[in-house]
Amino acid sequence: MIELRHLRYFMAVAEELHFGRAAEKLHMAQPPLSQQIRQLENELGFQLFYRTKRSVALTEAGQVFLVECQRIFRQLEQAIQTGRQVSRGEQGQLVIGFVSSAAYNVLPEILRSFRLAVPDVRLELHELTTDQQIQWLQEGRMDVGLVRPPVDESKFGLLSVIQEPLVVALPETHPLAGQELVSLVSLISEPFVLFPRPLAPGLYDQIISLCHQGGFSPNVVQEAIQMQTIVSLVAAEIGIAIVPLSLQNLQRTGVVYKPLQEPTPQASIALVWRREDTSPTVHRFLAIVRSFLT
Amino acid sequence: MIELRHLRYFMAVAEELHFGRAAEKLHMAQPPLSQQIRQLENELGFQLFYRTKRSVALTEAGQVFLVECQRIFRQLEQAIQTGRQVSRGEQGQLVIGFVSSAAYNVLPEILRSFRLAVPDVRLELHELTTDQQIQWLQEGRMDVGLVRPPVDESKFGLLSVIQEPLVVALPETHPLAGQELVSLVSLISEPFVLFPRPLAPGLYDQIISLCHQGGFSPNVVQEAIQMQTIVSLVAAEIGIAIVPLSLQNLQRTGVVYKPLQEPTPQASIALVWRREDTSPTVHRFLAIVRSFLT
DNA sequence: TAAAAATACTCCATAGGTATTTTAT
DNA sequence: ATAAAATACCTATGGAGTATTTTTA
Repeated sequence: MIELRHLRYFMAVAEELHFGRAAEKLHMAQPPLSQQIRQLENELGFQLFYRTKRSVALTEAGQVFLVECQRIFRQLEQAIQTGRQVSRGEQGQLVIGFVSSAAYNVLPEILRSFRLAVPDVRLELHELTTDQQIQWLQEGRMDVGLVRPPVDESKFGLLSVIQEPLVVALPETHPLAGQELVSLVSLISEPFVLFPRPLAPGLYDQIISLCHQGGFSPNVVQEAIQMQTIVSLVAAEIGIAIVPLSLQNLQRTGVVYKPLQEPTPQASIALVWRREDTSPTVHRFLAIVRSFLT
Repeated sequence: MIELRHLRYFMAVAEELHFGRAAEKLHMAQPPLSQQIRQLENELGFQLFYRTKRSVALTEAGQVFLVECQRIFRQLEQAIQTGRQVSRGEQGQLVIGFVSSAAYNVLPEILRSFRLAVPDVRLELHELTTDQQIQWLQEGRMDVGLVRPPVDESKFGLLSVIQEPLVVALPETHPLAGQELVSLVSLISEPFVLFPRPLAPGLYDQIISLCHQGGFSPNVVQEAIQMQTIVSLVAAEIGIAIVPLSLQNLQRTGVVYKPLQEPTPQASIALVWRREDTSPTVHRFLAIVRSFLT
């Protein structure tokens, strides 16, 4: 059976063209080296060297075999190298999901520092709602996601990456747009733009309960799925909206954001992943996110 | 030190995902297999398997390493295969020289049967004079040649591949062109076209001595190096020529070939090669030529 | 005759076997 | 309770060493 040992010995002899010196270089005696080469030749079924007792030369077959051996060793070296990289989560690919609002705060920073630390991991990004992300995670179509909690923490790991107050988005022509702060009660009879509850039940319920705290149920005149759309609808004076603070980063002409006078619940975005996920890439990703949360 | 054994074992376990079955397939017991895999992991510096005592799964790194291992084994297999081919002279390249007249008889047949037997040898053909070929052989620029003997048989192997009588090439308007046979004496006062002696001293001397046998020295009015040119000069009625029989295969309008009445020396073409040449390709070539000479 | 590869043998390192334990299902 | 991997220990194959012979430049 051919072993790498045989190939190593062959390469040494091919390089030195001298069994004695090759043996020395291999830190072994000359006779076993001769034996191993002979054994290799038997296994291969062809001569590697033209040997007279006085001189050694590669056969034509030996020449081509030498080149192949060198390629094989380079390849093995490469395989070990990439194996190590993969084991450290420094190579591979990572499928990331995110809710639309995450694109305006945490996501860019996370991506930047991850790319910096681990440039050989290919990233695949998908803008998805929280429940879609949970679905994809379960199906294994996705590795990590940025969602609006809550999620089932028995199945999924959860790491809160941002908590922010809610603010009111108003058309700039709106009477309240001149004020520094907006009180909840002043919103009682306003038309609301909101997303359908299944998209982000947690955030939805926070907004609704905030309104109840002001003594009313919001009059939802229009629903929209993406945050950009909601803001556009506000600009179009369809209604007002209560949105997470970081939506301010979506500067749209015709829209102003005003803090609420009353203390608001914190809308949060969290990182989720499969609890049992063993992928070093995922762990690397989590480690990097954790490191810059501190 | 990593050996192919380790990789073989790893591939077996990766395939079965079960140490017991893998060991069985490898015709060995399970404990040493576990040991060897562990040893491999130590050498590599990363885990190949996620093992619980009850189940085995490849790590990500293991997955990529598996693919690399398979490539390495395919490549080794390939290396052995081509090595064998080369050793049998079934792969490589062969530089062949030939005198111009050889192109009209033996060369095509030789090439055809060689290509048929050994399609993976690339052929490089050079039309050269006998002495050029000897030069090229000595310099190692050429492997085998078809020459006009004699050559130094101490240095070069020689195998006569064709022997043919000499014939007279006449312009078809020539008074002798109507005869069935031409006698030597009728050529006494004819103008001759001939090649310079150094090109093929053997053949040259045969032609000259043939003329002497007819009682004259040829009146050489024009020299030419290539056989095609000589025949063209005959067609142009510059003179007549004595040429090997196989030149008949060079049918040129305006030229007729006539046998001589007297018995002629045999002009021969021989295969030459370096006596010490060890190349299996050359030996293969010689074997094939020999085989169809019988 | 001197340098280098091949032979003949000896030895021991380690691959592989056997028996057993551990552990997860 | 059971199946499967790990651990402990033992065995023996064959890789490597030493001494010597053979060969040819």
